[in-house]
Parts: sequence; structure tokens; C-alpha cells
Amino acid sequence: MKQQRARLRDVAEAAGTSTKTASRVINGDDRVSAETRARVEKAVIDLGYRPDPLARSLRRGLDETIGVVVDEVGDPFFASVIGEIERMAIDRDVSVIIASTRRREERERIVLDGLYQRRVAGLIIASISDNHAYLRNSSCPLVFIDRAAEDLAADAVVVDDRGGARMAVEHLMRHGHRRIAYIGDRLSTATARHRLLGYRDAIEGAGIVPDESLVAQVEPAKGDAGVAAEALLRLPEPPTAIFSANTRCSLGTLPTLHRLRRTDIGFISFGDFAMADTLTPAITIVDHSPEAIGRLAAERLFSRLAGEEPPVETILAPLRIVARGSGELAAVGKP
Amino acid sequence: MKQQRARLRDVAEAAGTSTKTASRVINGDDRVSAETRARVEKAVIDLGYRPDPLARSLRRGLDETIGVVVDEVGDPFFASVIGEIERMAIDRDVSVIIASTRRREERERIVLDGLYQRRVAGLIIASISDNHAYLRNSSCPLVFIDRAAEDLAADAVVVDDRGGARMAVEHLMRHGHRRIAYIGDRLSTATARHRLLGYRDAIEGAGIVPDESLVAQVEPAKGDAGVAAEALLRLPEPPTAIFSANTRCSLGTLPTLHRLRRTDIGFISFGDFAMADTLTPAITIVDHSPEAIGRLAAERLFSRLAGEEPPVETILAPLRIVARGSGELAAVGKP
DNA sequence: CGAGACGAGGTAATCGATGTCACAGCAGTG
DNA sequence: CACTGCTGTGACATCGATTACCTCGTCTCG
Repeated sequence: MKQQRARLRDVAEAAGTSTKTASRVINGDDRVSAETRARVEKAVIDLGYRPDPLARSLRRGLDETIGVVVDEVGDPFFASVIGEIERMAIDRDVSVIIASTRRREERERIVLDGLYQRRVAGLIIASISDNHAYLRNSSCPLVFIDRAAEDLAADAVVVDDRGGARMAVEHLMRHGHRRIAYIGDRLSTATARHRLLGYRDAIEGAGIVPDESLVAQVEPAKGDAGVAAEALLRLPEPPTAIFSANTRCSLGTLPTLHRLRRTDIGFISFGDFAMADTLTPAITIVDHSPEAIGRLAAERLFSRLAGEEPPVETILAPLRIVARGSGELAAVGKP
Repeated sequence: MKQQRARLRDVAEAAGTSTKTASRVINGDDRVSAETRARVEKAVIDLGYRPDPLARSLRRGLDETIGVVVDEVGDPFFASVIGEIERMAIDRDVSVIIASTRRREERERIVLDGLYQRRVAGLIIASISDNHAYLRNSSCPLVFIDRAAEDLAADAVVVDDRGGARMAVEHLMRHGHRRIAYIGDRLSTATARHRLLGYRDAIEGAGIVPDESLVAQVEPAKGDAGVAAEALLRLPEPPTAIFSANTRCSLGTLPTLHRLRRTDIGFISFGDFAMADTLTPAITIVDHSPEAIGRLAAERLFSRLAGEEPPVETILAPLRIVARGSGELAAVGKP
């Protein structure tokens, strides 16, 4: 049944014009008489014509497609980011090609190369590389997410790690906590560094004497976080609250708190996770919404694709505290 | 620095041949003398030539791209499926375009239409529609995931919902449970129906008299699951274990069990979720690995793209029980 | 009244790779 | 020796849409 795909030529023929004129109508060129336009439009509808994106892209030298490069497509955080990008893209009839680097620099290079080869119109990248020299004269707009490219003047959408951490710790303080522990990643990444700085900002900003024994830097993949939490609670002067600097640390710490029946400890997690709102108490988080990051990155990219040329900018995705209980527990057992 | 992209014509010129001959070398046509071949190959390397995928696709009438259509790209389950598909695709130099239906039938139609328009080489679809007539003479191979298309002879990769549910319930029985409750979705989907059947299979297979008061069909989005769990535990003869037929029901039920301090109740969840292995006790699950589903679907699709024509088949992705504790609790409080 | 501007539209080249077909040269064959 | 049959090769058309450039009226204005 499905008839042969109609081509521009068929439309032109049906409308009794040349392909060029048909093309004008389709591309909204106004140098066409109303009458001709109507004929062409009718033909388009009659034949169910839709331009071949491949042919169009070839001629224009640019595909109606954007590429999204992330660590791992299956990572829930990036999955949500991508989901939001796709949501914005589909409204603009743009396809989204995904690729993952698996956190390997050479793969990053390969997938980007492949995307350039395809002449994508734009790229959104969670880069793991430090060296972006090969992107310097990119033929298409780039937007970095999660981490800005420090050696490249390009748009980026990141979160205010330092400010967010400070905000979280201050939230705990507002509920009476003064001894607040930090559990976070080892300092390998900029993200971790900034969050620890934010924690220190809050402590010092409140005039509290910093106590380094309250700062635990762990390897969350090894399950250190729970051990660290237990050690913290055994201190002579234990914390009344814990700030967990990332999701994985939270996932490690919380089972320990439950097991020790210390759900009276104040707790805030930088980063949300499934079940966070179904635990008892539900876990208060600093939300760095992947959707917001995806949306902001896509907005910026599409605005450049539309020809706008805003100054290059590093955009901070909004952070907000989602109070669910664990961060609003009053400080107890104060000596 | 980045010189102009080399075209086939440039290669041909550098090698002193026609474009056609260069094309032959690149496409591995053997009707080329060894000497000419060597010259062309050298030129390809010197110029860093790589064929333009767009032009090639246009000529061939087929893009080196596959489309993946799911409910929601951001859904962790589908994200993992897609991640695995992308992993397989990149090895074959195939790009992956994603699109989501947001569970709306008209969107399914629209995104599929768009992908056809792009002339994707193949499609992997988690269809939500019941009517696939418009896919009947698809121009490219289709593989359904998660749900088979019942009105269409097409490959599908699904899980054995009935068998998996039975397996889960039998696992509980092996730990002494005889009164086992079912908490699951309302019966709108085939998936839910099959899982309830599996539960009944196990109960009857064990010679237990079915007790309908142990079967709770809820609307998990409304938070019914927790309420249902509480009601079950208040029964005169309460269950000693619960089989939760899907992830969302588990997410609803578990906080209730924890709140009631009834973590002694046996529990198995059909479908994994974050924190499942960090709760106390950790949650035993029936794992329907999204990676396996993605891999199987991609394998099937690529084998068809490679020209193989295996008979159309509905493939069952493997299911396995991941014992973590909650499913291995011995039955207690037996009257 | 002639010139230039402008509106509406057409012709042919082009994007880059590949399919069709023709052709030259040489080997084998009856 | 004429003929068929390969082998290696290239010229040219083609995929479908867009762009550069041109034509032909008609309108306006000096």
C-alpha cells in the first residue's frame, strides 16, 4: 500500500512548477505568488511529501541532528539529561544521536570524530578529557555539561558545587546543628574539591572552629562511606548531622545509619537517588536536577543553532534543597 | 589547522585514478589491480580521507543509523537498554538515534515516522501501541523490546514474566513460606497479567489453596502499594512473605515494612532498583537485566542488517534471582 | 518613453559517493 | 583469424534537495 516516497520533483510536477519553486514554498521563501504557493501546498499534502533529511543535509552540509556525548548512557543522571535534551529536540524536528565515552579519553576522541563526520549541527558533551585542543575550531557549536572545558572558550552548563554544598550545610545549621560531618569523594575531581570548599565556607561562615576529624574523604566504590560514617559516630564528640557530598556516598552511608538505628542524625545528600523519599526519614537532598541541566544545555545549543550569538558563558544550573525530613531533624544529644 | 575534509575526488586525484576506482578500493571491490589499490590506499591515508556518511547514505538509500524508541529515555531501565545498544552499535560504526514516546500512541507514530524519514537501517522499539498495521511493510528490520507486537510478525526480546514470577514465589517457598502475598499493578498491561499468572502457578503448583485476600492489585503511582502492604499485615492470617510484581510496587511497599518494623517479612521484587542492595535487609530481586535485553535486541537487529534471515522469533531475555537477603528470610510467626 | 528595480519563476550545477554501462586490452578457443 | 570472455578502468548519470544565476514581465520614476 505504502506508495513510493514522494520527492520534491513529484510535488513540482503535480503543482505544475519547477522543483525550485516547490522548494521555495517548502522553505518559506516569500518570492512565490499566493496562487502558486497554494498549488504547491496542495500537492505536498496530496502526496504526503516530506523532504528527505539526508539529501537536504548533504546539500546544506549540515545535518539536522545533534550529538550528545556522555560518560555512560545508562547512568541515571545522564539518562535524565539526555531525556530532557531529546524532549527539546523533538519539538524542533531535530534528531539526537547519543554516544558514550565510558570515561576513556581515546573513546571520547573517537566518538566525537564520528559525530563530526556525520556533520552534526551541534554537540553537547560531558567531557572527561582535559585537552580540548582538537575541538578548538569545531565546525559546530559545543555546549559542555557537568564540567566546563577550561582550555576552551565554550558554553557550559554546570552546577555551583561550592555554593550548593555551602547551602546544604547551612540548612543543617538552621536546624540547630553545629557539629556537622562531611563525607565525600577523594579529591580527584574538581567537583569533589569544590564541594569540600563549600562545606568549609559554611563552617567558617558560622564562626565554628573547623574540626578535621569530621571530614571523611572516601572511595565510595569500595563501600568506605559506611565505615567512615560508623567511625564518625564513635568519635568522643560525634557529629549531630552529616553532609554527604554525593549520591554514592549517601548510598553507602545510609544503610549504616539505619543499621545502627541512628536515624536521628541529620542528613543531607548532594544528589538525589531512588528511594530517597521513601526511606524513613526521607532524605533531604540538594537537587541538581539533570532535567534542568539538560534543558539549559539544549536551550543554549538551539539558540546558537538559530544563529543567535550570545557571549560564551558558563551557566550554573539551579540548585535547590528538597526538604524531606532527614535534613530538618533537630540537633540532639548535644553535649 | 584542520584542513578541508578530503573528498573521494581528492583521493582519486592524488592516486591518479577516477573516483569510481577509488570508490572500488574503499568498498573492497576486488576488480582493482594490486598496484592501483596500493596507490589509492596511500592517498586515503595521506589525506585522512573518510567517506561522508551522509552522501553515502543518500546514494545507498539507507542510513548507517539505527533508531531506538522507548517510553522515556530517562527511565533507568530503558537508559540501560539503550546504553547496551549503543555499546554494540559503536563497534559497528553505526550511530544510534533515540526517541521517546512518553507513552503516547500518537507520539509513537510521529517519532517512528521521523525515523523512517531518516531512512534508519533498523529500529528497536518498546511499543506502547496495540496497532502496528502501519509498520506492516516496514522498509527496515524491526525488533520489539519489552513487549512483543502481537499483530505483527517481528522479532521481539521480552522477559518471561510468568515464569519469572513463578520462580520468585517458588524461591520464597524454598525458605519455608506458604502464605505469600502478591502486590502488583492493576491488570491493564500484559506484563502485569502474566506476572499474576506466574504467582498463581507457583501457589497452585505447591498445592496451596489460593487465598484471594493475599492478592493486592494497586495503582502504584498513587502510593497504594504501601497501604496494601499494611492491610495485608493486618489480616487475621497475615502473609509471611510478599512478592512485589514490579519495581514501583516495591518502592511503595518497602518504606511501609520498615516503618512497621516488619523487616522480618520475606520479600522479592520483580525488577531491581537503586538502594535495593543497601537496605537492611538487602532486597532479593528477580533481575531482568536491561543490558541483556539491549544486547539481545541489538544482536538480532545487527544480524538482520548483515543480511541473515533467521526465522522471526520472540526471544526471552534471561531472568535470574539475585539473592540479597530479603528473599531468604525464613518464614516466621507461622500459626 | 527608456532604464532600472522588483517580483515570480526557471535552468543547471552542486553536495559526495556509488551504480550503470561502455571500453580497451589481453587470453583463450574453435 | 575472428570471436568470446575476462579484467581493470573511467565517463556519466543518479540519489533528492538546494543554491547560484538567469529570464521575463511589469511597475515606477525621471
